[in-house]
Amino acid sequence: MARAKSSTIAEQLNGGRLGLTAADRKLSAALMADYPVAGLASISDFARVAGVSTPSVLRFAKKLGFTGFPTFQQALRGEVSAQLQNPIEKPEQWSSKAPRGHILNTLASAAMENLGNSLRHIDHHTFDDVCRLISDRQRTVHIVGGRITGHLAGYLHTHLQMARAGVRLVPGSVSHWPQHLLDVSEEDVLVVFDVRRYDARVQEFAASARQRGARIVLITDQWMSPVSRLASQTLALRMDVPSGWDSNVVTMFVAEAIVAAVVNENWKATRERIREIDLYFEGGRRGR
Amino acid sequence: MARAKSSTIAEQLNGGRLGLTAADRKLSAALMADYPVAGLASISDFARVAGVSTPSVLRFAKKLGFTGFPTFQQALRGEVSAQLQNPIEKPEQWSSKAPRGHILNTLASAAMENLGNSLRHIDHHTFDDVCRLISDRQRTVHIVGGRITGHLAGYLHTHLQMARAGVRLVPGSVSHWPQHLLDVSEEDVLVVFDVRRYDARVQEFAASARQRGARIVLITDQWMSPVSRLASQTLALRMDVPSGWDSNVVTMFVAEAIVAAVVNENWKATRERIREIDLYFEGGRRGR
DNA sequence: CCCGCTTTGTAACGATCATTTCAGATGGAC
DNA sequence: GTCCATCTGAAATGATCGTTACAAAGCGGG
Repeated sequence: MARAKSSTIAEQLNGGRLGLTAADRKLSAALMADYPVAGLASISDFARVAGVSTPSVLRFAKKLGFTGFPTFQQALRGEVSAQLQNPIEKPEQWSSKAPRGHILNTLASAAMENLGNSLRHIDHHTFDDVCRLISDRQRTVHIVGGRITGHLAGYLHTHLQMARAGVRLVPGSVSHWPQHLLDVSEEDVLVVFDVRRYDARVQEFAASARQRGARIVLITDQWMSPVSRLASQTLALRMDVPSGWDSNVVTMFVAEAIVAAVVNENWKATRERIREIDLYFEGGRRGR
Repeated sequence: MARAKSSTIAEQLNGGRLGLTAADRKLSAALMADYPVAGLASISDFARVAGVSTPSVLRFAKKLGFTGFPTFQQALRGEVSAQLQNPIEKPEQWSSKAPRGHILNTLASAAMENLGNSLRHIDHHTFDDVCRLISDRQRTVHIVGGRITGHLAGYLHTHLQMARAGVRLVPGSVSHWPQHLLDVSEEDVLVVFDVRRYDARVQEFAASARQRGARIVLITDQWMSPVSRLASQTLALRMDVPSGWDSNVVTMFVAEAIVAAVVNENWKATRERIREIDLYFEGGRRGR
């Protein structure tokens, strides 16, 4: 019976040297999701969490080279014990599963680089100004995006709505834009997402809003949408990735950061607002 | 479920506020000698290691405020889990303009940590399987998400459409779902985004699709949507941030990675497709 | 489309575990 | 030295767990 070659079960699983079946992978994922504690519960609990049957867990343990589930657990306990003695060496020994050169790794390092570069180039005063503008309850906030960035606009909209009233998403279909424009009044804020392949329609909309007296906040890429000429604040992000398209990971990050900042600004009110929203969402509550 | 007064069992024991008997002290010592792993074995093992009888262990657990030994173990597991999550304090000195402690930096290190942790836990075989499924031109790909993740679903949809035909976004309004369900046929793929505050409707939709013979690919968080039981592939991501909400930066990353992988699979065809799409987008071309 | 293989879950079993009961042990007070 | 209160462990219990056997389901190759 194969005694474990790797020192930890995690390594063995990550190594991919064992032919893992679908059930095995579910178990592996569940175990990794809360490693190694997930495997320290009873076999039936572990099976339930992973969504497989108990025998599958047993086969899993045997495939890893153990004689039974208790033996498997014993090994896990040993790992916990070892890990807790010297918590310092942890980051090193666990490295990404995907082999070097795997697309996940390539893109991940690109994403990290983008995030770092973007932060380096964003003036945090500008960022704070943006957040202050958006936090201002006196102003209605309008959000607009293009074909791709429209989804980010929607994401920002959904979250901002939880933080404050008076947030409006400019709909995706251009035909509704004229009516929407009428709602834009002086002192309002228009958040524009516009990245490469800059959308002429978005630009026109921004120009019109500007004429009606709205302040424009622009979130764009390093090549700068022409909307920047209209904007009172511009956040230029890096979104280079080796994949044919630009990456909006950083855009998403900034959207979330804005939300977090706005929420921070007035946490009490937001909390109350969320509570109320929750009341209307009676269904579909779950999760620990 | 009786909850401990102190945050950890160790604190309670060291506090000395409980009248410990001789057997209790033996147990306490044994537990501390290999904390908390010693307490994770079976009650009889623990008793043997401490040199006491099993009932003494039980009384010990009850004295600590638990209803029984399993409850006690559960608490210990919780502590291990918490302890193993924290001690990663790795964000290097990447010089950002924003001052240390600025929300941008706080969130950025959280985002990087999430990305790292997610990569560490994703089985890249699973990821490859997902991409292979989605690349399969024989299968129609359906994408669905909840209130928040719907935007991610939309983002993925828009991009996948550029890569291949037969990609359908399940609309946001639940009332249209029944009709859409009819379009789901055997051998199709349903990509489900479902993160905490798991959406019961999404779950129902996935169940119905499953019954119609579709393969389910789930993108969820580390706490695992219940949809995972229906899914043939599950990608569990980390999305913890210190901001009241979970972060979908990593979700966005994975969506983009999937697109990149699918495009890679058949770059020629995709390129041709994009060229054609561009022909229909005569307006709004600009950029570098 | 049918066949074989592999994978998976259901159901039964035996084993271990967690718990209770109760009798013996311990230790201090008088 | 005796008594009582408390603590402790042996033994018995019911419950749960881990394991096995087997049948159904899924998946590829002919």
